Amino acid sequence: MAEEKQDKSEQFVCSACGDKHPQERETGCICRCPEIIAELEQCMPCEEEIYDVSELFRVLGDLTRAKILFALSQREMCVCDIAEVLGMTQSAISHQLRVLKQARLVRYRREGKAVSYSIADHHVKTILSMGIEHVAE
Amino acid sequence: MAEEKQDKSEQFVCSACGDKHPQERETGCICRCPEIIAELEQCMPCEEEIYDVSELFRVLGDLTRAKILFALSQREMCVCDIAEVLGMTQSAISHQLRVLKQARLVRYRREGKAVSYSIADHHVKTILSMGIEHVAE
DNA sequence: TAAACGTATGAACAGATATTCATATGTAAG
DNA sequence: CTTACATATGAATATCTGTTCATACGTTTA
Repeated sequence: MAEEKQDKSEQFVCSACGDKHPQERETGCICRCPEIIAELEQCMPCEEEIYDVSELFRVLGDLTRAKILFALSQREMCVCDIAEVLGMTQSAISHQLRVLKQARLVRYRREGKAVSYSIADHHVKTILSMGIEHVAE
Repeated sequence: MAEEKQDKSEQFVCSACGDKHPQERETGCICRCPEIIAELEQCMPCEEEIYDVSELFRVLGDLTRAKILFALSQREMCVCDIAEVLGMTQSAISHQLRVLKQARLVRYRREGKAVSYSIADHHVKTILSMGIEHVAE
């Protein structure tokens, strides 16, 4: 009976490769063939790599942090000056600098009582300006 | 008396410009001069522009959406195929595609019952690959 | 027209997160 | 050593956000 079912044209012409495939997809969707699904699954980056990328963008994707990075892309600054430029509290800035530090997007060094922050590397500047460019269209 | 106070070296040598400035900063920090603060405030992008940039990165900064964009950067795909490749439900993918649509990062077109999604423009691919490059180091 | 299928969406819930407040830490000056 | 100042941080809170579930919508086919 299972045989009969299979013989009774439980197949469809794949729109992607032109071949015929049995309807064995879990989702029920038959618009693409299983081979192509498998191929895509194969060429996807590994979980860790793709997580790191989304993590990078997540850190950039906050208004306060974006402002901080813009300011630091102009010049090295201490915490309270960043706070003044952005019109925010020292505590809020400090918390966000911690996030940026952990993501290795900024560097810091002590200068007496103050701590001076700066952009970690030119890569960060490049990604930032890519973002501006895209938004400006 | 206010005059006396000012005369009594209520000034400091600015480490940035070498000039002397009165201690009139609200935060109390005197590590940078007011002129430089003002200059930075001036060269900061307008609120709307910087918001749009952070918004762009915010949308990219989610694991599921990053995966979707990676998949779509390989080929145009329908919703249920994306769901299968990522091993997630159709609903979850559809909700995220809505976010990507609103951010104009993906395009879509009906193909019979199915809806095919694709990357909106090459700019998106570029930003994505910049992210990968940065993470790979 | 009814059934099947692919997709979209509203409500609900759990988990993440940004700011505030209070306070601790580290450094320099008196 | 005490005081002042710049920064860091833990706790609390309000807000945001991603997934699930149920269901509606739109298209095709019988």
